Amino acid sequence: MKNKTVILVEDDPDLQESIGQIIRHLPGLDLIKIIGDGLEAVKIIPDLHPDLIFMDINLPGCSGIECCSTLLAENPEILILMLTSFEDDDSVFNSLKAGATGYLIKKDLTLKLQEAVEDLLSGGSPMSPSIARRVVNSFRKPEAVSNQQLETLTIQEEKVLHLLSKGYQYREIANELFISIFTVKTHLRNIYRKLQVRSGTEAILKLFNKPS
Amino acid sequence: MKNKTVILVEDDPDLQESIGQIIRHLPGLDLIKIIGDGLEAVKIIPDLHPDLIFMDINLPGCSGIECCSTLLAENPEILILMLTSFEDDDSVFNSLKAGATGYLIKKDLTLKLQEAVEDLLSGGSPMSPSIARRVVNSFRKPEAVSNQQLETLTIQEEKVLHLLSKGYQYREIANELFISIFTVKTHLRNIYRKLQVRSGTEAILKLFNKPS
DNA sequence: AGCAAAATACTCCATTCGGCTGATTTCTTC
DNA sequence: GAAGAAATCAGCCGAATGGAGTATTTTGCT
Repeated sequence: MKNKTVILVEDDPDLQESIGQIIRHLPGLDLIKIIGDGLEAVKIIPDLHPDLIFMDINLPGCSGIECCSTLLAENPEILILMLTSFEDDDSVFNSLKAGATGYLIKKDLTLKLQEAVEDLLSGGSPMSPSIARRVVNSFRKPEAVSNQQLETLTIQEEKVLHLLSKGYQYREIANELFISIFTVKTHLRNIYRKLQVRSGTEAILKLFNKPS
Repeated sequence: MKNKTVILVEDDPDLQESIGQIIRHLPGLDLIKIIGDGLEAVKIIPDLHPDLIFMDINLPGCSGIECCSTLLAENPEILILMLTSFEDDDSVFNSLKAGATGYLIKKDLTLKLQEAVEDLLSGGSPMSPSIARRVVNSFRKPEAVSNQQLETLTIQEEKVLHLLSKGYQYREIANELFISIFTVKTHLRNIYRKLQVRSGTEAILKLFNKPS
């Protein structure tokens, strides 16, 4: 099988060297370019059509996260593995939103890089354990909302709220559930009281749990 | 170090046997109970205070996902690893929302279970590669919305939409931005046109990127 | 069987929302 | 400096929304 082409985007010369060496020693990979600047990366990478990019976050010119967005907008098939020492929520989730397929923190890089690459190429999303835990926990519904409040909603109330959260209007909810629009209103009144909100928009916020 | 106690929740007798055997052969684990029914699981597990639960989804009595919710509501520190053959989005994401810490599909169970357990216990979230990819991709913002549409919003339009997404009413947005309510309406009108939606609720859905 | 909760339905009323049309004033940008 | 985009403000209208009150039927559970 043909080797996969790899580009490393990293500005620290020491890390360029050390990570570059690691990559060069991995079987099946061709490190075709090392780039130290974000703007340069978005400029020249599209012409190099690599299979993989190993991307740092803290880059001069333009952050690695913005690079992801830009590069993937044109070449959605590129697999980007974030390789960084940041593990704050913003870095992690903005990277994933930008389209990164994996996220390794540098400290466990040496050991894991080979299997991360295999994982990437075989359809997975390699993440450092602590990152995976964060990502998974981000789905978890916090106590406060789901247990104290949402759970007091009755079956029908939940259905109504769910449809509302999909953008349905009262009339459409009524048709969907085979009840009258008045009943929908009654349910919503009770929902708003239970959730202590005053509009559908606020109720949806509680449902989606976006405290912001 | 003290062994970790494990409960297996699985209704298929064959799998009870085979998975049970695998667990018993893993070092550092004590398989203290095998349960074949969802309702029984939520009833007796709290008294057994296990460290880990390996949970099937398709159970009689009550689904493994509901079991997660219920059990974690009382004992949030339990680590639950979903062990199932389902890999549809609903199963995966509802499990994570319910609080599962890992998700393995049964076919690559034998090979991965040991390292999955180590991963779990050391703060990670083991997932089958295809599951991790799904989870990661769920963060990705679809082309259509973020690139073509959201980016065409002007500064002020984004501010208005942002406040709207926090549950503000027109009047409140106007006060917040020191503009008149008519201006807010104008911005909203342009936003709705650009996003091709017909209501604030739908606009928020696009913003939060919650398809369906 | 009987009670409590849930689900259903309706009316009245005030507010809000969204569509439509228009306008003036910056601010960029070429 | 002219063209165009962005931001501002305004009024009208009909539909949708939300609050309060009330009442009947159905369900769930003991």
